[in-house]
Amino acid sequence: MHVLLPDDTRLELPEGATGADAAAAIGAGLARAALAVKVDGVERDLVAPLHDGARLEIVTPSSPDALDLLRHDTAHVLAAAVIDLYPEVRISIGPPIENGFYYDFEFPPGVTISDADFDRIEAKMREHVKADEHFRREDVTVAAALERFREQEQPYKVELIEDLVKNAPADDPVETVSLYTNGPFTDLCRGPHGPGTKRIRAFKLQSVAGAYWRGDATRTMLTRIYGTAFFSRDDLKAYLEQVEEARARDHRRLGRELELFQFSPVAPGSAFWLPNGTIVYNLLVELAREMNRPRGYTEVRTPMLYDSELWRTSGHWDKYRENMFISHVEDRDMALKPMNCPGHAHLYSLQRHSYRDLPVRYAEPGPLHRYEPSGTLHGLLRVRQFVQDDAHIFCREDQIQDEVNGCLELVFATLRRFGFEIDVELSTRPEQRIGSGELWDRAEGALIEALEGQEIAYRVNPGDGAFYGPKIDFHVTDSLGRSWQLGTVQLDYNMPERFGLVYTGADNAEHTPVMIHRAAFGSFERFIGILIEHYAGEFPLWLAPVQATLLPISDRHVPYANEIAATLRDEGVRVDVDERTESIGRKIRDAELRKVHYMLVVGDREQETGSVGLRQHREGDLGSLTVGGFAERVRDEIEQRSA
RNA sequence: GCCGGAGUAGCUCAGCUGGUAGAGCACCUGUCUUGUAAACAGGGGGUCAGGGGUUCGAGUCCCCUCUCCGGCUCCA
Repeated sequence: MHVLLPDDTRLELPEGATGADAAAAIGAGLARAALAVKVDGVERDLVAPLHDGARLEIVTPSSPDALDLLRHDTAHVLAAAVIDLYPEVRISIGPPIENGFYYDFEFPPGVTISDADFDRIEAKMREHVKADEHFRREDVTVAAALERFREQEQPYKVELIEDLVKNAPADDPVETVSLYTNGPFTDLCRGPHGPGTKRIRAFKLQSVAGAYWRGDATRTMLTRIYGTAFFSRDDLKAYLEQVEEARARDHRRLGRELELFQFSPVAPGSAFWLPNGTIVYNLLVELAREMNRPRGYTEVRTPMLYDSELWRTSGHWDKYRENMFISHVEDRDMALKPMNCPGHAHLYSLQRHSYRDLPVRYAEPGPLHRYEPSGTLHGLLRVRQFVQDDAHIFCREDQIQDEVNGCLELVFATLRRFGFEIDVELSTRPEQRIGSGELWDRAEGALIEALEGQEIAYRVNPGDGAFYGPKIDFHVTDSLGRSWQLGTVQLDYNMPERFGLVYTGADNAEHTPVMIHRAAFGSFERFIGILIEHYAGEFPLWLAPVQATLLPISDRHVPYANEIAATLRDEGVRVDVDERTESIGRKIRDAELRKVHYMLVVGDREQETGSVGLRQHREGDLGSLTVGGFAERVRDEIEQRSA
C-alpha cells in the first residue's frame, strides 16, 4: 500500500503499517520526533494502522497543534498522579486550553487541595513521566465502558458516556467509545495521544480553582487544577517570564503605584479616582465628547434613580433585576440605573418629534450602577459603578444605514488612536428573540451592508445577538496579545415599541422610530484598566497625568523651576516641580519610576541662559533647550494625541 | 453568588511547633546644596482586617463577618 505525504510524494509501505512505521521509513530523526499523525487531516495515534492512499502528515513538536497534544498528555498524567495520592477521587474532564491544561476533580469530603500540594503532585507526575508509560488506546462497547466506570465509581465518566450516546445523531449512533491507558490509569478519551509520557519534559502546576461540573452553576463544584507544559524547559521558562511581565503590568498594581486610583472595602467594586487618574479619566471623557460633537450628538443628563415603573416598561424589572441596586422609599421601589437606554427612551417620549427632527442622538457620560456578584469584581475591569461612553440614536428606518455607518466610523476613529488592532464581530438573531423574521432580515441586512460598504472584515457569530436586535461588537488586541470586547453597535426595534415612542411622519401619521445603542470605549473604567496594561503604565504624552517635571539641582534653583513651571502651565502643559532637598540623581530616579515623559533639569547653567536641561523617560539626557523651544515641542506632541 | 487561598506599619514582606511584634522602602526631623536612576544620621508610626471562642497566655488554634486574590457562572 502507499500513502501521500504533504509534498505529494508517494510513500510505499507494507500492508498494515502504522504512522510510526511511516515516520521511520522517512527518517530516524522524524521517527524520534513523531508524536502523532494526521490521516486525511484527522489526528490519530502514531500506532494506528494506516489505510491505502491516505494523506499522511507526521505531527512533531513543531506542528501547530503539538502543544495541545502534549498538554492533553500532561492532563492525563496529572489525573494519574492525583489518583495515586487520592484513590477515592472522582475524575471528570481534562482538556488542553490556550496556555496549558486543566483537570477537574471531585475530591473526597473534607479533602481540599491548595498550591501547597503541588510539590507532592508534581513529584508523582514525574514518576509517571520517568516510567515513560505508553498511551494505549482501546475501543470498547458503550456497555463495557459504562460497566467499567460504574465499577470504579466514576459517575462523571458514566454521565459523559450516557450523554455521548444520547446526543449522537440518529443516523450515526455511538456504539463504542475509546479509552486511553497510561500506566495504571485509564481515562475515557477521544485521543489522540503522544507515544509516551517521556515526552513531557517541562511542565508545571499553576493554580487551583473551583469550577462547576459542566459549567453549570446548579451542579457540583469541582476542584480544577491548572497547569502548563512545553516541549522544552526553555519554552516553559519563557512562558513563565511572560506571565511575570503581565503581572508587572497589572493595572491594579500600576494604578496604586502611579497614584491613579484606589479601591476601599467601604465601596466594593467602585474606584476612588486620585488626582492623577482623574486627569486621565477626564481626558478620555473629553475625547468622547469631541468625537460626538461634530457627528450631531447632543449631550443629555437623565436621573440616576427611577421608579420601578420605568424598569417594568423597559423589561429590566423582569430580565435584569438581580443586577440592579434597588431601594424602597415612601412605598415605592426605586432603582439606580444600570443602563442609560430606558432613561433616554423616556426622555425622547417627553417631547414631540417630527420625521424632520430625526435622527435624535443622545449621549450621556454619567455613572451607572450594576450589582455585580462580589466574586466577579476585578479591579477596573469589572466594577459596580462605571460610566459608559454610550449614546442612543432614534431614527427612521430609512436612516439606519447612514447611522450605522456613522457609528462604525466613530468607533474606528476612536479606538485606532490607541494603537489597538481591532476585530469586528457580527452577532445575528438568537433563539430567544422578539420581532418578525422580516424585521430581523432588514436589521441584519443593514448591519452587513454597512460593514461591507466600508470594506470592514468581520466574523459572524450566529445566534449571539441581543433579544431585541443584532449587534456589531469591536474587539481589540492589546500589547500582550489579549483580546477585549469594547465598543458595540446594536439595532433595537424593541425598546421604542415598549416605550410607545413615535414620530410624526410626512404622511402626518405616527410611526415608531428605531433605536441604535452604541459605545466606542465601552466603559471608561474598563477602558482605562486595559490602557494601563496595554501601555504598561506609560501613557502617551497627551494622556499622561504629569507631562513634565522640573528638577532643580539645588534649593536655590527652586524659584527658577517654579517660574518655568508657570510658563509651561500657561501653555497647557501638565507639569510639577520636585522641590525636595534631594540629590539630582535621586530626583531623576524618582521621576523615571513615575514614568514622567520629560524631566527638566535646571541649575546655574540653565538659569543663566533661560533654558532647561531636557531628559526624556527611557531615552536619557537630550541636552539643553530654550524654554520656548521645549514648550513648542511638547505642545505639538500633545496636539497630535497619538499613541 | 459558588469553590479555594490570603489579610501583620502607607508599600513589599519576615515572625519556627501559642510566650507579650520586626526589616527595607515611604513619611517626619536634622546635617549636606547636590549636574542625569537611590547622600548620611535620628525619629514617629501597628486594637496583627473586624467580632466571638479555646487557653494562664493568641499575630499564631477554632467559629462567624468583611475585603482582596485565583478560578467558575455572569459581564461594559
